[in-house]
Amino acid sequence: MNIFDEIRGLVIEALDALAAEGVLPAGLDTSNVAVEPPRDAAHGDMATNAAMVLAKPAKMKPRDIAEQLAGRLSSDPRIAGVQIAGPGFLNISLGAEIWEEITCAALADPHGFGRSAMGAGRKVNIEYVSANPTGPLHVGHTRGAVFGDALAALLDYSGWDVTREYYINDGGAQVDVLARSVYLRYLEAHGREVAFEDGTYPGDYLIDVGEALKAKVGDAFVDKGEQYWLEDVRAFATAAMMRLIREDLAALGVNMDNFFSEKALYGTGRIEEALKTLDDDGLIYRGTLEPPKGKLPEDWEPREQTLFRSTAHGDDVDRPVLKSDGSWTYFAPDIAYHHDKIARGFDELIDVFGADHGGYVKRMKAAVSALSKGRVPLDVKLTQLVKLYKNGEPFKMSKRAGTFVTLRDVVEQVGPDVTRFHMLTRKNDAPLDFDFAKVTEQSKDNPVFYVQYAHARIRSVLRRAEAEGIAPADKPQITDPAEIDLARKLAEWPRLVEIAARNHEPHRIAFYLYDLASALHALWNKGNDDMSLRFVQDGDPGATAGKIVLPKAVSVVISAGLGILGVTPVEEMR
RNA sequence: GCACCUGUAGCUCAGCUGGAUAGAGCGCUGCCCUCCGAAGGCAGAGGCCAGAGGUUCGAAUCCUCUCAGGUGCGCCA
Repeated sequence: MNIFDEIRGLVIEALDALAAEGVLPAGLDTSNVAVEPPRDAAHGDMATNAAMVLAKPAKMKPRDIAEQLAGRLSSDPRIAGVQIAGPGFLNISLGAEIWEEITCAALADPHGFGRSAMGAGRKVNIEYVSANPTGPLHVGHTRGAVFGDALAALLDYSGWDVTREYYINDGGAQVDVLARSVYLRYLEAHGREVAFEDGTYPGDYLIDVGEALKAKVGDAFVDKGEQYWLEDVRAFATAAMMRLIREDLAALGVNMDNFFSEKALYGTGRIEEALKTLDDDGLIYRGTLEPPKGKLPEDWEPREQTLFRSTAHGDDVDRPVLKSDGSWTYFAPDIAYHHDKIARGFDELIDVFGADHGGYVKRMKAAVSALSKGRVPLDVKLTQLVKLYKNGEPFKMSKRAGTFVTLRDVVEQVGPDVTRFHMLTRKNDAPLDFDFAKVTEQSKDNPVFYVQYAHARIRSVLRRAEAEGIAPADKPQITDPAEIDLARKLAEWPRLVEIAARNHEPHRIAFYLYDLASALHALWNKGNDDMSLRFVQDGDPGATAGKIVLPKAVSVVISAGLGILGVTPVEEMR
């Protein structure tokens, strides 16, 4: 139950009635009429800009419209008062019983409160992580994983039919490098001295893979040319890496619905098919690209290539799909991959990339636009860098020095819940500080703790009430301004979820939960000064039953919100 | 040179399809525990929202330009 939508409905009804009476012109566009929580609580419970938005098209003064509208609205039984303020705002006060109504609605349907039908069952594919299968996931991947997973849960909660997907880049040169690196470890396992040159992966995590390869094939590949073993070792190594990556993701609580292999596209004609779709629209041609302006690459020479006319769909330059040796560029199979997503019937696509792939966004959007003839929107979300700290000191990562921090390191040190919540306390496109000490600190400057603490406090109260045989009443008691503040925040939840889902911004959930927790803590502390505001009223089971309804509803919303973020609410702090 | 992201309090950051006096945490100042968990709360100080134009009844938000930081820029993925 989204109270803002309901009141907006009343406003629109009133506007229609005024139009029917001839007070307003007929056929006004009311799509910009908004009903929002006011910045200042002194302005009532909600505010609408209707009079100001409609003033120009109606050729009337805002205050005249406002007065007419106010007259209409104030006759509604749910509305306690309407005031005209400022340039033409309508400040609406609701009857006190509305908060009890909303609180009851949350408790009556804990699973449904905040869920919406805005997705209308549309199929959305969210591609995230998609790290190269050449090693364990690191912190950067962790942020993408958490973001993508929370976004998926958010859209699922908001009525979309969500598929979580991982694109395995197992078709390019980097998996050959992996194979050669594993081969070196394999030789090591056979007691050979090997040297890891530039262009190989020296990581220890490949030692086991080399051993495993030895166990599987014995010495069959020793002293053999690459042509005898490369393909087999590559398949063996990528499979091992993907097992590793799946375990990493599982440790973080991320479970994909689908893993899509790039390599599986090769030799099936699907890349050719995707490119033919573009070619049929005249979007593939042979041509020569201009060199980038400014600094000219040293080895630049004009070269004719097979190009995708991505500029026809908003890109800055056309993009090559074939290398000069005739093999595909990375872009070509990715076009085919997105072609496949479209063919699978997705109505919307979302790609989550690291910020270093920002240059790839326009061409990918162009490809999807061209392949779907503009039908399927693609939103690309970039996740910025994670800056690591240990006790306030920057923690420098270096793959070469072996000091790079893996997803597993992070999860093992601070746990999946803290990792996930903290990764969502920033917008995806803002850099994020992650301090191993601070994120586990139990104080109010740690939002993870702060929200969990609010939940634990409520559970503590409910346990106590339950121990005394007191169940929440049917009719909650929400009368004090402090209680109403909390209920008002609670009532914002469905609206907040919609905004977050519409903008693909799960971090809003985290910030909301912080605010909700803050309102809870504030009321709790008022109970210290004013005994009548305590949830548990000693010696008065009837009053307690009425008082615990609101906090219970708050705990329901905190659970739901944390659920979207993939964080488990705690029953008590330890 | 071009594209994308970022620029909001001393620090780290929120800010909804443009709305009223721009918010939070940290830090600083002063308060609140005989009382459901003070692991918390209340109050105060602190802002030319990078800068300049423009659109609008109204701009941190939209447009243009400038400045600063980050990322990327034809056969890497």
